[in-house]
Amino acid sequence: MEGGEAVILPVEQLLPDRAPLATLWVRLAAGLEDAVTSGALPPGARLENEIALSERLGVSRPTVRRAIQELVDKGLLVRRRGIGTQVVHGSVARQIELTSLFDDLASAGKVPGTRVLELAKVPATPLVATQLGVAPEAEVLRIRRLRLADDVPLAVLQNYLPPALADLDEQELADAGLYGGLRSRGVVLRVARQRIGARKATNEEARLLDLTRGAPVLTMDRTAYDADGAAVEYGHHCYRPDLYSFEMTLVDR
Amino acid sequence: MEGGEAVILPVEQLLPDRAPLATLWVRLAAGLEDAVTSGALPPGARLENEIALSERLGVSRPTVRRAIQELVDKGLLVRRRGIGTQVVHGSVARQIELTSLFDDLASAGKVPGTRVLELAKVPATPLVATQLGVAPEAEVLRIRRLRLADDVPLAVLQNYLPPALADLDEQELADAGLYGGLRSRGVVLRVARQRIGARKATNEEARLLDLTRGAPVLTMDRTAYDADGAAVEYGHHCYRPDLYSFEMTLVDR
DNA sequence: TAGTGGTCTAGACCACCTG
DNA sequence: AGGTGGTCTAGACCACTAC
Repeated sequence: MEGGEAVILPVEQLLPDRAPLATLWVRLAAGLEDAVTSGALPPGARLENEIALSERLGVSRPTVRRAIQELVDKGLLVRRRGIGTQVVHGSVARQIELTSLFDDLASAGKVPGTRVLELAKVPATPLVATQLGVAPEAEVLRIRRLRLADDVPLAVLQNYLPPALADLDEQELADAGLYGGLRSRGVVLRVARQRIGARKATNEEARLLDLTRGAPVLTMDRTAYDADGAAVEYGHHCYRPDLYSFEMTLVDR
Repeated sequence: MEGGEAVILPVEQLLPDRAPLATLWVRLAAGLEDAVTSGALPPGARLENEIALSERLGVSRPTVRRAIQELVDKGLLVRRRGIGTQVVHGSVARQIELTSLFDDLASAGKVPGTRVLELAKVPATPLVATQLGVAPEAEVLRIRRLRLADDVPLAVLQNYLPPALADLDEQELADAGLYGGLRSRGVVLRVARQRIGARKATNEEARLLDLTRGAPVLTMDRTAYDADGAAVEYGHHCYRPDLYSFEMTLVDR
């Protein structure tokens, strides 16, 4: 392959002042990411070596390494001992945008929408009680929403909040969304476990999502925990598989 | 919550000699992970602070931090400034094992099996050519396998290899598996993009997986790249959703 | 005020790759 | 042999949390 000469970019491009409150390595990572996505560092281009870069930027080598590692984790850069650091070749960097169904819906002209179907306190089922770590039959808040994109139904979202957070009202939900409402209550999410699967749509889901009875749906179950390890939210979501899929980049370390 | 006194574990437990070739931080991370999963560090337990730990172990603080970070990323530990580092509370650490359908199949008494359905050179379809970055109609190797667990059909795996790797034979595939065969050819995987979705089973898939016609299947598409950014493999896999799901832990940074 | 993790520095030595 | 990233050290200062 061959990267040829290393590409030298100006310091002010690599360390943008955009977010002066961010840490050094975050700023550097942002500068590098922009350089890659803008094409200033085209696919296959070689970066300066870490030591030269750290001297030119006036930061230490571990700081440079941390920024580069961030982009390696995102799949934009590749590092090889004895070789150097390169922008990932060819299609990968571009493909991320092309095939991004997820982002398509959030941006790209699609108008996201939400319809609240239910917001009620109900006794916890055994599954919900287990997931939230509360007593069986404890009063939890059940939220059911229909998510739309361009007025096309995309997903049925069913969430449960533990008793301590069960006072969320519809106004807050509409204004800030579920996670926004939690955040304004001082809840800080730290860890989540999720599982992605598939099954037949229930009759109600088929009706809401405009599918035929028994059509496949993509499901995602998630339990989120705050800094204390207390369960904050359990959700069972169900997506129209022709309009939604989960994408991710895996990086070898 | 409250973590109380920090739990002090012996140095030899935290830095096991098991893998003396591994790096320091990997060994420490392994020692800590064992302490958590074995219960020596029960849920909610507080670790020694980083400086005390580094002095007692005779390693530097960044090394301790890197090991701890690894476990934070795995969702086993939680760090908070001014507070300390704790084992994730309650159900999380345990739940990871309980709900691990993925690991259940690889271990836990299940006997994994594979049946090669096809191993043939075929002209690349437009999709495959795009994914592998080869010319349309180029000769690629198509591999179709049925994956079994305890003789129950679990998934249909369909993989494509580019012309340069199309000489993989059935013996190698049986002995080392697909990724093993690639590795023995000197291929090092670095990055992969994957997408998880759902759809109806084709009639053939339904027959192979012992499903009714049109039943839902869980699908995973993956394109893997080597260090040069060249596509090494494209796969379209399709799983029985009642026997398989994808699990992951998300960590806030 | 005391203690914690979060960030950053300035260097050292090593393992690996290319010529 | 020379250059690259990979690992590790020994320290500094800061921001946040508890008391």
